[in-house]
Parts: sequence; C-alpha cells; structure tokens
Amino acid sequence: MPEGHTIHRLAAEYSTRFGGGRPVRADSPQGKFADGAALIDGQPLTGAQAHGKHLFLGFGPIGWVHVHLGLYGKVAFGTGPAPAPVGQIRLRLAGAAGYAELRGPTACALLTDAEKEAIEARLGPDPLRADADPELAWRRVSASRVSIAALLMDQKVVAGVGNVYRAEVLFRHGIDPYRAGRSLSLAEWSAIWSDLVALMREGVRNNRIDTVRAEHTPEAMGRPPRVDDHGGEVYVYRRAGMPCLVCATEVATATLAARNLFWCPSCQAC
DNA sequence: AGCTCATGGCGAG
DNA sequence: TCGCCCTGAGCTG
Repeated sequence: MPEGHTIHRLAAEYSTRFGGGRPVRADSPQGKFADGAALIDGQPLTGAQAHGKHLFLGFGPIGWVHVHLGLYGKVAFGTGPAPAPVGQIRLRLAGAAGYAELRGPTACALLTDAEKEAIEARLGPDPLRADADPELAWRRVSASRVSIAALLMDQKVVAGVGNVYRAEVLFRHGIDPYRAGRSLSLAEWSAIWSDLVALMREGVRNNRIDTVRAEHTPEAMGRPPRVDDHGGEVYVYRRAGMPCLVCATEVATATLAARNLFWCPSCQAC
C-alpha cells in the first residue's frame, strides 16, 4: 500500500496503459469527481509523474489530475473493457489497453500547472526521483531539534517515506528514533539517504517492502521461516513484543505524532 | 454484523 | 494534539 514506491509504480502503470496518445475515456461512477472526469474524458494522457506520495496524471492543456491515496486509497488495473462499477469508484479511466479504477483517495482534483508546482514546492527530495537533492533534506535534518523519526515522516524533509520505511531504515542504521535530527552526523544521514534510495527502488521493483538483510533472514539465523502480515519481510514494523531478528530483545512500540513507531531498544540504543 | 485498526494528511484549536 | 476524511481487512461474537 501507499508509500512512495507504490505511487511511482502507479505512475509507470498509468503511462504504460494510457500513455499511447489515444483519447482516454474518463468518468466518476461515485460522482465525487464527475466535473473533473468530464473535462478529461476524450483527452489523451500526456504524462504521469510521482513525487513522494503524490501522483499527477497529465492531460495536456486541461491540466493535471492530482491524486493522493492517503491511508485508504487504491488503484485497480484491468485488461479489456471496464466492467460495471462495483463500489465507490472516484475516477475510472478506460482505453484500448484496459482500465483503471481509483477508490478512496484523500485527494483527486484537477489542477493547473501552477497548482501542481505549488504542491511539489512543498515537498522535500524524493529518494525515487533522479532530480532529488539530498542536501536539501540534510539542511533541514541537521538544523532541527525534532526527532529523526518525526523528520523522516515529514514530507517537507523527505518525500515518499512512510511509517514502514521510517521504522526500517532507522533499525538498519542502529539509530535511536528519538534522537534529534541535529544530533546526526552527515555520515549517518548520508547512509540513511542512500539506503532509502536502494530500499525504495527495490520496493518499486517488487511491489512490496523488504528490508531484512540476507544474513538476518530466518534461514540464515537458523530459525523457522516467517511471513510478516503486510506482505514484506521487515525487522521491526508491526513486530511489537516480538523478538528482534538480530538480538532477540523485544521490539518496542510507541505513539509518535499520532503514528505507531517501532524499534529495537537494544540495536537502536544510540 | 459490528468493531478496530491501517503503509496519510489536513485543519481546528 | 485531536478529529475527520473514507475504505478494506481482520478480527470478534
């Protein structure tokens, strides 16, 4: 589900299916985006971009459909003609290569170029984008008294990181989530950033979040195989009370800025 | 059938 | 910091 890697996959998929320059049919069976859908109906998709957790579908001079999935939103693709709508479909696109059904997004709105740029201007560098400048993130991190756990979730600092990547990247670098951003060294930050780039790229490839190194897999550690309930293999995310895969200390959990934080108090003691 | 929780984020106070 | 948006999965009963 929706951290940055999901949105980048969606952008690629929309491009592949609808980017051929042919007109696309658009409607909003749910009705909440009826006006916008009517405006793009019959237009070609001219581009699809992801920036952090924001998806932008370009329709030439008409503008951009801005989609933010939030916590619940999802997109289902299919081949062939679109079936009769089932449930609440905010935006449905259909073309020769199939259809796409968008449900439950926090945002689905038609924007001008300027409005799109204003949204992107508020976002920090996205580890999945070639134009990302990690120096911008370091400036914010190194100047902040806020915890690194909160900073990683702040889309103005880094765009696209969510609760899973946040928890996992801090574990992988042995960093106490409550440390202030400005207590991090540049070396620590650089290692976190490059790890995010690698982990999130792999997430795009595999359509799931895997963060456990080969030497810590259950097989390598001589333990029975294990399946995490969210579809990926992780060290601490949603493993509260379970033994740390590295040191067997119980994984801790706490609420930070209204989100669940998970970490190993032993491996992440400094 | 009804509850709770979730990989997000906004605005009110 | 809280409530809300709004959907689905996984419980409980």
